[in-house]
Amino acid sequence: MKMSNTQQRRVILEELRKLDTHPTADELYDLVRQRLPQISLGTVYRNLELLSATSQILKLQLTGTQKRFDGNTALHYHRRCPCCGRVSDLKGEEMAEVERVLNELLRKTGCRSYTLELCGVCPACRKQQSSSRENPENINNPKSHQENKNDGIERQ
Amino acid sequence: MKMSNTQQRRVILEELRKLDTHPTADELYDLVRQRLPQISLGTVYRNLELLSATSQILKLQLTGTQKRFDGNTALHYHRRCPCCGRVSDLKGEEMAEVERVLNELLRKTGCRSYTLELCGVCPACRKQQSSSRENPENINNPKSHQENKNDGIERQ
DNA sequence: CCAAAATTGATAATGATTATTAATTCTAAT
DNA sequence: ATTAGAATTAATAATCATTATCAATTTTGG
Ligand SMILES: [Mn+2]
Ligand SMILES: [Mn+2]
Ligand SMILES: [Zn+2]
Ligand SMILES: [Zn+2]
Repeated sequence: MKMSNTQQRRVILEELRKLDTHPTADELYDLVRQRLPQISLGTVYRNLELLSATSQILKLQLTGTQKRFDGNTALHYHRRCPCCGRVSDLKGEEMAEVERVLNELLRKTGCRSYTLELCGVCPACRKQQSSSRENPENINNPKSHQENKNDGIERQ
Repeated sequence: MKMSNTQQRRVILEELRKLDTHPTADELYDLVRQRLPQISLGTVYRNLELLSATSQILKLQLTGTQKRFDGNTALHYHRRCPCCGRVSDLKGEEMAEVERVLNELLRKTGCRSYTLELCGVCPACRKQQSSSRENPENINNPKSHQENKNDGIERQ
């Protein structure tokens, strides 16, 4: 069961690593197809599974129906934007804050690990929001911003 | 669109409220069928959807493939046990700790809300574990305890 | 009781993911 | 470079959870 180095696997990994958007398997399939037009969706799924099983990528089980994948294997956390639906990485000080606060929580509860998904306006939407003076309570009524990529996710 | 009071809906809600196990739709279906043998799975799904849309129950999107439902609508948090796979509520001091620590996190990150799933040994497994002196690092190798209800969930 | 509205059980359809398989590609050893 | 065996692929079928459809039944408010 030695992992061989196929063109398909290489391209899938390369394309995923170019992104910071946490694509679903079919989103990545569309990108990979631009370089390998005859690749099949099954191959993308199979390789994403293999790559995450060997810790070369992350498989994210965020809320919503589809799995998402991440070429960045460093420990980090994610925020889903209620405006555009995008999943973005927490950066710098925000990251450190999660670490600090959640480690404290693990210690006090005796738990081993956690899965955390924050919900907050992403940097891209923050800009627009401040200029367009929008109703801040349309959290459950997305589809407001231009490049709205929100899928039909219902949050708890 | 007034919600009528059907026997099916009443039984579904009653049975769900008896539990603290966060069943999936089909698990609840099996229970409800003991009282209403001719009910269909579609009816269970339809009512769970309606009941959660009207805030009479909670729909949980925990890791794993299936949705889970909760008759307890009070604000509270969940822990998945790496030994038995069960989802249990955090209680008392643990609850308060999550509140405190995560509110701090929201304030510092400017996020609106969060979805948190802790992973930690549940009270039931804790008892067994202390007596049976088991390898504490079989986190990714469940199927160790007797009443093992672990589904095939892969954690991040 | 009665008409309109809501719901049900049965079943089909959907969407995401996984399994199957014959054909192709990779690999490592000659 | 050749070659046998292992790994992988594209195509496709199958699976699993969930949602949609719809004629028949139940509930509701008058
Ligand atoms: Mn990421
Ligand atoms: Mn609960
Ligand atoms: Zn956004
Ligand atoms: Zn347990």
